[in-house]
Amino acid sequence: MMVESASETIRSTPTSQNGVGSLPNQLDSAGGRDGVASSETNGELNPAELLHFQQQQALQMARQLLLQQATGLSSPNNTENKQPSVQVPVSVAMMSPQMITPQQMQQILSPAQLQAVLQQQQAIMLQQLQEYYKKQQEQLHLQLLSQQHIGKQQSKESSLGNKQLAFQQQLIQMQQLQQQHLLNLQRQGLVGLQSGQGTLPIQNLPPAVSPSDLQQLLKEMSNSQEDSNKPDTVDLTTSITTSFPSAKVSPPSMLSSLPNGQNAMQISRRESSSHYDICPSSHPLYGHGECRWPGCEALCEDMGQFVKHLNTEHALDDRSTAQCRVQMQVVQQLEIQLAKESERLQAMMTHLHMRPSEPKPFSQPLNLVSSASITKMSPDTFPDGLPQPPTSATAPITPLRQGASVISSSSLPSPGPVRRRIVDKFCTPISSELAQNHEFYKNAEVRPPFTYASLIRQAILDTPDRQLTLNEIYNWFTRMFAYFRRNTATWKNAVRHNLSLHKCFVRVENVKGAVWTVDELEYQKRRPPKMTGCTSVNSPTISPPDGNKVHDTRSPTLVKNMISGLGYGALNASYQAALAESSFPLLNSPPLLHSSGSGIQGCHDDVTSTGEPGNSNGSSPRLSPQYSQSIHVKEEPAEEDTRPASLTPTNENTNLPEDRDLEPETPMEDLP
DNA sequence: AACGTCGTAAACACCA
DNA sequence: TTGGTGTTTACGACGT
Repeated sequence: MMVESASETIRSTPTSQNGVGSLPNQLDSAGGRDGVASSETNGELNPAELLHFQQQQALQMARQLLLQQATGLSSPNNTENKQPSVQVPVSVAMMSPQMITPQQMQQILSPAQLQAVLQQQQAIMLQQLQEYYKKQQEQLHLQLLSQQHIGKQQSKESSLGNKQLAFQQQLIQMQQLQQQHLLNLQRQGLVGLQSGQGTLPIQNLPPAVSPSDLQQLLKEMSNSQEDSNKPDTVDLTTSITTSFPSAKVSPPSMLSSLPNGQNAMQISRRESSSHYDICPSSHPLYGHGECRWPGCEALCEDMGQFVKHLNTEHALDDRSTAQCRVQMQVVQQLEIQLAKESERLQAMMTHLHMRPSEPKPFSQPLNLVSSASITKMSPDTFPDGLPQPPTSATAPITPLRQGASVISSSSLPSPGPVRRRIVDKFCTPISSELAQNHEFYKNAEVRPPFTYASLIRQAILDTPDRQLTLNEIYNWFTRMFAYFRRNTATWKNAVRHNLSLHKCFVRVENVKGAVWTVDELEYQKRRPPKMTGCTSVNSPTISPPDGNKVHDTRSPTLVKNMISGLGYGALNASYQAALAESSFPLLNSPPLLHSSGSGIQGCHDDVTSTGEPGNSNGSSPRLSPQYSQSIHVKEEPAEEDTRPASLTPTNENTNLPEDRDLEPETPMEDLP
């Protein structure tokens, strides 16, 4: 699936505005994609054109690289289409481990085959990567040089600015790409096992552009555009969000803020062992009954069994050593990434006139930054649009904004059944969260951190008529979220279950069949009346789409908590305004400007129309005439109908309907 | 510990 | 008979 996403973006979908797909667009804006050489090559290329042409070349290389890796993976149903070549499943497993688990792969191939093929594949990929990055680096230097000259001669500053932007993004993206590939390979736990077979030890793969170089370049380019292409998240199923590294999640080695892997590794090992010694019931490599050794998913019922497994399967040998080195690299990359993201966060907060965050997360042992400490952070530490950090050790990547990587977390092998936790949906209004990360969710197979009810409601409100058939709801899910393009039976069942279960969803029959609408008041009501502080709540542990055992699924609380618990009165006006701005339209808002394609934007557009005190009385949603023939009301408490209209949410406050109804609004729950 | 929420699974009924 | 739709119950995980 990730590959599918990648190929989509490679093809430069019109809507693609981030990740890989952003480059073509940006380059297009800088002068047209393929026409550069042909239309302007009558004479000699001027420096700017040369630059652009080089960019195109680089881009093309990136495309080819990804396409090569995506070979045979364009179909989303790869798992069903067994390819005759063994390389295909291997590739699938490498790129989208959730589609073919290591176990499945092992079933297909014998261990020997598996090993050989993996190594072969990785050797090829690494070589490609290395060559590619080297070339990129050379090109970048060339471009940099030429740009410095161009800068003096070029009169069209704006044009150059655009090119610089594209160039910078290309640069960043290249590094991102590199990191992603590194991580992808590393997480396989099989990279660089034996250098003798042509496999390049991962640690020998020099960064095409070192972080310092990158920073330097960025400075030199003096760009205002803040790395829109930069990965917003580190792609790790095991989890951290780069902006909010959470504690439990963080690998022990995150203790080291320095990018020197050695220290990290040492600390990591020390930490691990000491931790294990002190607390025999837990182990960094053991969780949820499984071995968390990279690439290992062995089930271990208890610690004893795990220790036994650890000693037998992961003893000190070449393989384990290599995997250790790989993990070291992973940590190193993460630390670099973390440093950058933290810096950015700092800058963001400073820019937003917020209280500077506490000492850099990595300046202290991250595992001490518990959810509790996060909880203590003032609400303004989590401005709208910034989901709270996941607190679980299996937190998913969390897109912070639209520029998130298109490479999904699912593209990485998970140490076990995918058990991801999702940040709470209520910390960020679904509309704004979706709006910001629309492309991310669309392309990355990451489960959206919203409840089904929220999503269903969003889907329905997303349409001009505020009503959808079940099938249309399905379509919305699949259209908006890559995650829901698989495992359809499960989530469709959940959708139906939610539709039936929640009173806020009203089924309306019409001639053609039935449509579902949202009873906004009911939706508001269903929010639990009492909320405490904005704690970082572990949200659902998601069972993998491939149908592994359910673990938990919850998308708890919170913007509401955030506001009510910590006192939304303390929020400054602008923040409240921002919250209001990003809220959903209310029930009675007339349909405005809904773009059927990606109607998320429509939500914001509806802000001005939200509010008439519902002349609807809870059970009579505003319906289009053609649909108001029959309404099947679910078990309808009398209080709803008798509730005074004056208590219905009004515009100002209830512009925050989405999951963050303020406490003052809850009295409706207390009505006799 | 009790309770509520949420996601998942599953059984069942109805209907085209 | 089959598949889609809708309802309901049960269960586990998690937070309050």
